[in-house]
Amino acid sequence: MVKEILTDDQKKMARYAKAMGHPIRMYVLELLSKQSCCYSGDLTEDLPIAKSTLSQHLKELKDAGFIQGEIEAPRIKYCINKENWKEAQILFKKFLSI
Amino acid sequence: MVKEILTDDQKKMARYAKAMGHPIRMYVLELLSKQSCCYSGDLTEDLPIAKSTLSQHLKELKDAGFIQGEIEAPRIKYCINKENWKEAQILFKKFLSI
DNA sequence: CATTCTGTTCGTAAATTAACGAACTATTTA
DNA sequence: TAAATAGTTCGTTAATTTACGAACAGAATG
Repeated sequence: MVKEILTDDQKKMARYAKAMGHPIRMYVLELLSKQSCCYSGDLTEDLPIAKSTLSQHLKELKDAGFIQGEIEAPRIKYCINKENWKEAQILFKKFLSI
Repeated sequence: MVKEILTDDQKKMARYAKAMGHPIRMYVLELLSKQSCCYSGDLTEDLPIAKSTLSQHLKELKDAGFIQGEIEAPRIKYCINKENWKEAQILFKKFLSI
């Protein structure tokens, strides 16, 4: 049995941090943590990036587990994934208070 | 005067988060936030990566402002950059408690 | 049914990241 | 002074990230 150096928490935090590692994504996260939900179109209007680029960033956040999308045709409603957000909160708070 | 969409805090947090976005770097940060300082050699012994790769990761952390190195010939002593660490703590805690 | 609206996916290009070994630099020790 | 130690820098390669516009897909509306 090989000794595992990196802890699961370190890997999880790195994954979350990576998703937070872009200003656009921080913007989206901050918005969604404040206002419950938003639509991709709202963001495209405010942000100086192509909608396809925004879509990619949203996918990043979704893949990392930070947000989730719900179809509300013809739009998609994005909100925080509360369970994972809670996990990230706990991990980072613990880490930061060491 | 163009309206600036992204806040300085969002940019700063993205920068810090990016540096935290790798398991090896999280490992180093956690170690240094617990034990005041360490030497590159200590890390190379424990981590399954080449010393040149570790050096790159340490440079990342240094460039992000998280750590600083002090020559203690023939070694280099690394420790947390307390000022910036404090800033990151404040930014992230504020962000996470929204 | 054709058009519009909303957003994703595709294809592409440029830049950045991650990893390694070899070569190098500076200091210490024999 | 020669050898050993500690770590960085260089050169390279492969993979990932970021960005864009064009094309596409699904639902709503005229």
